[in-house]
Amino acid sequence: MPRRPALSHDRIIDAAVRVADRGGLTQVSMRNVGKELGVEAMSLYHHVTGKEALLDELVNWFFTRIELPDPRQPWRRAMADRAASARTAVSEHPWALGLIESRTNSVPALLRHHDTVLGCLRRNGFSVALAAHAFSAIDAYVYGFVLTELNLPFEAGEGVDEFVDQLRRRVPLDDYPHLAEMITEQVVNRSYDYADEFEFGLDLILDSLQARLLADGAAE
Amino acid sequence: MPRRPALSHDRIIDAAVRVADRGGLTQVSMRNVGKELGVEAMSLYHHVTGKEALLDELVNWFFTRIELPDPRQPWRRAMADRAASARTAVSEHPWALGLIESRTNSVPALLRHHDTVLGCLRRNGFSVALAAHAFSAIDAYVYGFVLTELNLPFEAGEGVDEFVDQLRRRVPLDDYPHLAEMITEQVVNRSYDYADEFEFGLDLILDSLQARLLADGAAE
DNA sequence: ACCTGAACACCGTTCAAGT
DNA sequence: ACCTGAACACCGTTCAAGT
Repeated sequence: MPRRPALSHDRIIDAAVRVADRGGLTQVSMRNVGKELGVEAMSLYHHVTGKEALLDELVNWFFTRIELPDPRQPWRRAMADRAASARTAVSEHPWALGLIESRTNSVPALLRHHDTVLGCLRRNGFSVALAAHAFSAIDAYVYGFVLTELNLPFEAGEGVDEFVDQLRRRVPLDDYPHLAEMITEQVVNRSYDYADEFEFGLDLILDSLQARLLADGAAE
Repeated sequence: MPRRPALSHDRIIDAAVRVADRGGLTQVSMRNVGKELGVEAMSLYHHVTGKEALLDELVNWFFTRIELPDPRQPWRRAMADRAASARTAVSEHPWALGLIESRTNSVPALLRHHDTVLGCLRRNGFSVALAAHAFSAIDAYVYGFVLTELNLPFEAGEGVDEFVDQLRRRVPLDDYPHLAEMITEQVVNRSYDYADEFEFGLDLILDSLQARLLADGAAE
């Protein structure tokens, strides 16, 4: 009678996700994942080819977290919802960004995703070419935004004040007049929230796409 | 009489860049950087605090590679040039993307950069708020585009054919009809080049920004 | 079939020792 | 001042051995 459930493919991936969520990508070692399951590292090799394969599966797991666009929604709403879902997925599992680099090969969940998004656009009057443009632009923006958001030297919310204090102590702000102007404006005007930037930038792209879509329709 | 120049801060960073360019971020170890300089790993600690500090300096080195926007250019041209420069910098040193995640603290070259960009926008009639929006959107797009470009499962140029062949062998393309449609269109129409997507998406953002800028001006 | 101990070739880092 | 050898606590992975 085993005290803990037997090892399995899925249990290993779940354990790896827990380790990554807790301590970041650097903590994901075969030894640590084994420890998470109360097992020696070597046991994992009976269920997983190796560490590279495990990381590939982590990427796939991550893409299953992003909601597929709802085919019944109008395209603009569907794209905005998908972007929001991708964004929350990355902020809950920021280690995914570090993995995505050069690891998109053989990620089934990603293919499923791409196909559904393209279908949504095509069904809404996008030409193949415009759908490709739209997909590329939206995807780049969403990933890039989360990447830059992760890099903000302060945490979301009220950390801005402490950040400004720290910065003032370390950096001669007089050397960066425009940065200083923006920071003081942000601090004075407490309504600023970097998270709002996400929708603003996305709307820039969606507005232009809408215009291109109408122009295409008029040209036919 | 030393056969090779003495170790120094800058020589260590240059060596680390060479190692990263050659073998990616995983190859950047204190031992390998030492080997690149014909020196034991332990010698590096006399010039660099440790590996984390070395990686911080690599990020800073990377940002010095991106051209600052030319203050004499109109804003749209300046932003497009900067975006192109950032893009080529990342494709020459793709390891930088993996580093940028949560390492933006204390990167002087990045502050210089941000300030110059903001200055360019402000001088061209952007309000502080619109300049912040513009900066955030463009930056996110540029990084995100290169990130997704790195993930393309084929190399730039003629690799598309081989990729389609490979994909056909591994994946049931019938399950992904819209993906199949796009791929066949791309292969039939040989003029497709993913690199063209970069400018198209950037123009989507810049077009909308221009419209917002005009609306702001009209409102005053 | 499933798990493990010992071993190998790697890491980053410290510290006492050499020149 | 600058470099190093040995040591420590980590990696991923193999392989023969245990149940």
